[in-house]
Amino acid sequence: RTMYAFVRFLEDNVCYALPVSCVQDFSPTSQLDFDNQKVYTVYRNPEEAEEDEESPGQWGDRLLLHKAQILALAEDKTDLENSVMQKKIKIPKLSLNHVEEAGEVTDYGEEDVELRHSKRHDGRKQSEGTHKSIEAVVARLEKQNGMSLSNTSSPEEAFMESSEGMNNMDDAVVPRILYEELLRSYQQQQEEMRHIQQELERTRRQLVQQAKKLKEYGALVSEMKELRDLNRRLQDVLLLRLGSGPAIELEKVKAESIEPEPEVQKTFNEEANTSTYYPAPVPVMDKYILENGKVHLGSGIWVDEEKWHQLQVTQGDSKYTKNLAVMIWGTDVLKNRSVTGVATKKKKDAVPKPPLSPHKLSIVRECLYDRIAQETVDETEIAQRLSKVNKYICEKIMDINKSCKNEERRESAKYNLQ
DNA sequence: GCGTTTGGCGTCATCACAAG
DNA sequence: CTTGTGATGACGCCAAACGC
Repeated sequence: RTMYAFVRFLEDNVCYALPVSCVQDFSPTSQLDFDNQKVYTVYRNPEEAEEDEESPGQWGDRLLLHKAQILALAEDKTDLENSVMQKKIKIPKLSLNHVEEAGEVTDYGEEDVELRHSKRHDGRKQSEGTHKSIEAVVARLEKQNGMSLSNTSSPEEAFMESSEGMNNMDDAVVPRILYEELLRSYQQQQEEMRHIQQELERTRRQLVQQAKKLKEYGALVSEMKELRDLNRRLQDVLLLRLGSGPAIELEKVKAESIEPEPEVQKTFNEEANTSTYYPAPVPVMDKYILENGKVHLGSGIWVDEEKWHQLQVTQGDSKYTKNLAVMIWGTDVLKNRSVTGVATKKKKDAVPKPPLSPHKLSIVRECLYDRIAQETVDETEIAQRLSKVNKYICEKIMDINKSCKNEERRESAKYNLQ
């Protein structure tokens, strides 16, 4: 079997595979049996070697012999070329002695040398220093790509043109396979980039969604806090009204109060069932703070003390609620509001009137609760009477509007008379 | 069932006015 | 001038209708 050697001719840097028989004084026993730092004497064409063998007299003809370096050995020529194409083989530094012997003046030294390849013999740069070379190639490719784009021709065409020209050394050293491989990876990376951008867009949208949810959550939290606060105050009122056992009891209930709603229920029942006496109801005034002739109803709502006292003696839930509403909001505000802000569907041009503050409404409810609770302990009755608060206020608003309309009517009638 | 609106009725306060 | 009476308006309350 013939073995093949991948050789590099020193004179022109051209590389290709040749039968080992072309190498003078060389009969390797294995694929590793060669000195990659040695300069061999090689026939450039196999035919030359054959011819030489046939006519030994011509042996030593310097014209046919060339100095070359052996880079690899293999049993099959195709294998050898393929493996050289796929792998990257370092061009070993030639030993100084051999070079001197060969009389070859060279400056290869430490540097990796880019091989020049014939079209027939594509090769690869050696593995060491590949990065640097690849970078250079990529830079050139990009340059070519840019050129080709501007010329509205494909990169491949640009490559062909420049490689056919062959005048430019730089162009000549870009192997087509390498170019295509790089092009492929470039396209692949572009694809990946698109994927990443899509992913980014998706993530961005998700982020926006999350932000919205967070906002809603924040609103819910604040509403919950408000409800909790109201509940707490309700608890306080209940405890005061039910007449508080020891203060410790009250504190304990407060401390345990995580879910205020059931807590109230529990406290109420406990007190109602276990108390052997019903303490005198705490006067309403004890709860409401007096200051500068004003009464604090809670949450920063103050009403005139005199009016408050008058309110306390009014008869009936309806009047009480309506008067209190007027004290808190005033008729001017009330006439332009609705209780909940829901527009009527009776009219076509239903313009929803702004709602009354739920907070103030709850204050009204609380005041009425205090009042009712002095009359009865029946929970269902209290609940029933309290449920009418909105209705009363709505009525009040309507009554105010009625009187306003009447006034206008009278005014217009007066003008008509005049 | 609830909120809103319309409309009606009753009550109360106020006013005008006649009668004493 | 005082008093009784009717008219009037403001207000409170209620019912019904409507849409959700």
